[in-house]
Amino acid sequence: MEAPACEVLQTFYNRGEAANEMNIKDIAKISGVGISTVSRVLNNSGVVSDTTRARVLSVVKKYNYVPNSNARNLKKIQSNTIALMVKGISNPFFANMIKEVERQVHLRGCPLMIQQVEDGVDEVGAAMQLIKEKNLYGVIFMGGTYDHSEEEFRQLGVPFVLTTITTLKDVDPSAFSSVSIDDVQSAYKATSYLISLGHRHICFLARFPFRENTIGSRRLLGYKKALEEHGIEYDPALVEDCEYAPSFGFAAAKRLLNKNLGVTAMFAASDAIAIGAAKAVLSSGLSIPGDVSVVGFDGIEMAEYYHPSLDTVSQPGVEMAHVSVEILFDLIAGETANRHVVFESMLVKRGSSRKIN
Amino acid sequence: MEAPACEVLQTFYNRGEAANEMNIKDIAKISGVGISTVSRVLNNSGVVSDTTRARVLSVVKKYNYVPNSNARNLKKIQSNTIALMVKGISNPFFANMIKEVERQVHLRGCPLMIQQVEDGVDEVGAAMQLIKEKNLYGVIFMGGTYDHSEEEFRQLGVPFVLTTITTLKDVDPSAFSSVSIDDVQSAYKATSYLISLGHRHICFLARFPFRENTIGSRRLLGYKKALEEHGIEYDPALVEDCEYAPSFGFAAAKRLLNKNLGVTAMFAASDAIAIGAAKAVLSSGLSIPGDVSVVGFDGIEMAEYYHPSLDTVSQPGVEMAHVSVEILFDLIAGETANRHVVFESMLVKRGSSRKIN
DNA sequence: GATGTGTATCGAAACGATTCGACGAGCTTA
DNA sequence: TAAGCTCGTCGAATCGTTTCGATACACATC
Repeated sequence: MEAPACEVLQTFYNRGEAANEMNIKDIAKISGVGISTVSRVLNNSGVVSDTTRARVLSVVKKYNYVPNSNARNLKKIQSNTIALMVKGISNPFFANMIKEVERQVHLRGCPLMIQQVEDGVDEVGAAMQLIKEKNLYGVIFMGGTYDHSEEEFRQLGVPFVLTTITTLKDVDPSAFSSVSIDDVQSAYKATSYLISLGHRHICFLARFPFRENTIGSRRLLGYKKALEEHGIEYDPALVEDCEYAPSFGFAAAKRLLNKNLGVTAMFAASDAIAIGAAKAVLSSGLSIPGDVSVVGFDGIEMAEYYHPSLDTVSQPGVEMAHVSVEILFDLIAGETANRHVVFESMLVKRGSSRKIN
Repeated sequence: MEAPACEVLQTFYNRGEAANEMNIKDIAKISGVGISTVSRVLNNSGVVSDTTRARVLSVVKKYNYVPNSNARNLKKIQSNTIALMVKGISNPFFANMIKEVERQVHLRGCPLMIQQVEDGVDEVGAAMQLIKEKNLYGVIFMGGTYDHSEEEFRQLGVPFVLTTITTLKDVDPSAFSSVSIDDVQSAYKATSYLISLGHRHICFLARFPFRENTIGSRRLLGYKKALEEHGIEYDPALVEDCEYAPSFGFAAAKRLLNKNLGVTAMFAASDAIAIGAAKAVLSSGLSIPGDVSVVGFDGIEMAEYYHPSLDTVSQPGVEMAHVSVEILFDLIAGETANRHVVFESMLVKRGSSRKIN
């Protein structure tokens, strides 16, 4: 997939003029008012007579003046910037959520800073750095598993929300806000469904990093719980570790099929994995759902347009993103009670699973 | 897909302490040096004796001091922030590029601000606003069609790069840098391929907004050119307008199939469209490539794992993102020559097209 | 000893906003 | 008429940096 770069043009470039030449002082002088009056007009704070307000606004408009946010943030010791710390920007499920977060934050007039947290880096520490540096307004953490202590969160010093992040061990819920689904219950639901269709050899594909309490391990709990309740013995050989992307799902499913364990159903902890797994099944000459039933997780659009359309445990990603921003801005507005919103996941049946004998 | 929120907990929340209590003055005092010395140490500017440097750094580390970037940016009249203006964050092809942009920008120690530009808004104006407000370091524009004049670009006043944006009419290439592929040639390549396989009734699916010179219209040019060169008459009925998402591709392909025009091949201007179109074909009981050949555009992972794997015109998105950031930072570093890098697209044959009589 | 040349450091003056205490003009009220 | 109040406005101080001119010392040179 390497493609050579090809230089088509090499021409001279003249750096333009300074972007913003006007400052509040200039506006004040031109308007014939004091500096603080301009400030009050722009911030709708304090009293300003209507005529003065109109005069100032017309000058602001005429010169296309935009206040310098660095100066403002410096003085107020608080910027209006929101940061989004996210694991896996390119995962379609997150991409959709990010889109909504951006939309909602933007709607509230705040710029959004996005930082990707690679696996293994200390996301809260990274956020801490940004907060100190930029005097952020608030932070949304999205995706992953957090092992941070109550104290670490407390030290952030600005409002924050944990979205689709597995609940932390030993952290007082009053110390943070969160938006999530019940992963255990959701996986339980999907697995139970497959069992109800008569499946006994159901494999489970998810990511199991070294840490405890990850999304993968929580969904595994639900999977196990369903098996147990129906008297099916848990077989570790049916569980494959794989990252949340089609290529990994493909490889994992291939490995599973090669084990010849008589698998009749596959449950993947993400649609991306499910799509890869489905491909492995189909390209092995097996059919879905004829030979193998497949159920994914997330509810991304691509799963619906796969052929066959894939069953999935759908999360209301857009709503979750929306609520995350709402909670964050409530906290910023002074709300003191942390909230924990747990959304309901939905088992969407599209025909990639079928009843067997 | 509506899911009801469920409040699980409502508990008290205590806003933490101010995030950053230390400033450069404190560090100077504690270190027993002057303010400017601390500044010089932190910025590696000017001369500082090794012993002083070590002493200051130890204090900085001890108190976990992070300089306030608002103050720095204010003084320097330049922040180190890069902004990415992007159309369609959730398009998997862009999502992948965004990921790389973030990685590369972050690697260079700069925060990244992302702003989504909805269809129809003035992206350059929005960037202008941000630049004035934040004294940005540079801007990357990604995706879409820009109708802005040379003057408008010149006014931005900071380095910028246009990535995967259709070339502008009447704008001197020396006024901007760009990273792209040759859309006309790429579409020509795909269409020619289908023609070489014997197809005569090839439909084309893309987005054609009101504006001229969009990605869709440029790819249409390539499509037409191929038809013309092979003496096939262009039939507007074979061209469908549809947005870059599976659902729209699905609907468009359905419309086409219902026209009964004897279509044997579909060329979509994006893989997302192609996946939707393929679904329409398959769910109509037709086979791919048996009855209809399908070729997409972009080279997203999902297209490879579709069943059948979809042929596509692949763009080296990650490299393009990488080079965009490189060019941007070259410009920031003082490079005065604008560059226009045109990447080579690649026709990837995976078996969703076949030779016909 | 007067002068020149580095080297390491210092402090004051910005940068462009917000905000608080002050103030003048125009009222009412005693 | 003086005192008290309100309304609208003003300017100085401040936020935490960077940076430039000044300075202080050590040492070499004449």
